[in-house]
Amino acid sequence: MSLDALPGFREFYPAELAERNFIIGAWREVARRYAFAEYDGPPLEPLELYTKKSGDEIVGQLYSFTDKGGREVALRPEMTPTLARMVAAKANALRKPVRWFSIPQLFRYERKQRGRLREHFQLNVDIIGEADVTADAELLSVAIDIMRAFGLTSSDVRARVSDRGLLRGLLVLTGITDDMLPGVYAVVDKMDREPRASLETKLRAAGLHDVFIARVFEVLKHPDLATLRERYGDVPELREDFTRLSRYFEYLDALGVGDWVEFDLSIVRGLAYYTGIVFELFDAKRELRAICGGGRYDSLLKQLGGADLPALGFGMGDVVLGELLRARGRMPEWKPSVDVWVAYGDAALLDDAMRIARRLRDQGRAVEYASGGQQLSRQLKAADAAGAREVLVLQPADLERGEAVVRRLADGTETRVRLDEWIGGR
RNA sequence: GUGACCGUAGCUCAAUUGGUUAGAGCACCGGACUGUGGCUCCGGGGGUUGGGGGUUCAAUUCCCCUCGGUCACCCCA
Repeated sequence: MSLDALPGFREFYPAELAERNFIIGAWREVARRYAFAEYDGPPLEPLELYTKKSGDEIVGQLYSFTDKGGREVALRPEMTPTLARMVAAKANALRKPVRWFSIPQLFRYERKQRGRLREHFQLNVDIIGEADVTADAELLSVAIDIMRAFGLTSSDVRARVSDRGLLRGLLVLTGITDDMLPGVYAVVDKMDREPRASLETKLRAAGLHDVFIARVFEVLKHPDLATLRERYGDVPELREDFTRLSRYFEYLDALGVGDWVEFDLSIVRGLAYYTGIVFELFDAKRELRAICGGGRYDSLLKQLGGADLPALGFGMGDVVLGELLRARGRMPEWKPSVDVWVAYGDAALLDDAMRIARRLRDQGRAVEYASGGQQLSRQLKAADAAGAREVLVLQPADLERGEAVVRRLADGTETRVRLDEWIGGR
């Protein structure tokens, strides 16, 4: 019988947990700088929370089961339904815009592969109750500033931005109707990854006639914003979209992140509920999966049975990000750390070592000492292995005078100190 | 869910066409070393060769099944 961890679930040894904490620490710090407040919800939710509403993408991969009370439940695969419920419950009482973030552990029942497990930690940052594009700029700025907090630059990571509103507007111009849009979006998402023939097949399956298919390809031939504006800027139905995007890029510049961002109409994002500007963060070398993705989902909260508030947000997982940080040398190497190792030259001094350890710990120092009666050389060796910065060496004769020797392990220098002063003054 | 490739110690690897008791480095523990760590030398623990079955006098090696891993697809956080 194998008692290994379940497939897709991680065990965090100290070195790995240090990495996870490093990532989560940076997430919290940047979110704090943007004045977002942290919240959390239950890791286990009623299955219905995820199956009832559309979100078909997720349903097939739910980590769900029947609990002992006969309830159909699921480990949370995403945070948004929980967030929607929490906001709805106090919608009128909350100051708008709501600026919240959370770092839930999320679960999916699917096959493990690179950058994708059955469990991960994901930063969720959301702004609720703000329809203006300023919020879109603010949101992307958070994501990019997190990259900067890790020491990554705009040549390590790129943000690609699109606008579902503009894309929809362009497609509607070609005569495509709203019921065809989901199928078209799915194809747009794969535009540069699949041959045209298979894309056409899928468009036909989505109910498009050949004449529409040709128009779709025509619209998407030039996905950059300048060309689009040149060709479609005068179309009245699209004027608002172009204005919104202009302001968006203007604000991103003002927030100091403009040079990380490029427009690409073919960015769609898989989730069907996005309604406006969407974005993804990628490593510039395109070796990894998306680091982060998000956008505006103005009608989702209402669909989820919550408040009718405009909203936008992004998710950023720890798995791909961790891979990127390691690959770019931005993940600090964990090493054990002890402030003071108390060593004793005579086994009879163990009690004294303990008393001194206690006083040092009261001062907030990380203190360790050897168990009974090891020879001094062994204690020093152990102190070194434990990553101790200083060793306090106790000897019977010194101790009688209230003194001890402090050895700095980095360079071996030793100082004779008065114990009370040395402990008390720290 | 589909397909391809790969499984030898905690890690990285070795083991002659199938041939003795499956080895080495690193790591870990201990000794040399009872007033001082890193270096060195010596020693130790640790393997059902992922598991099961088959072929054979003999299987880490060949075959089948299974489990696990990696990658891609699907999908996407």
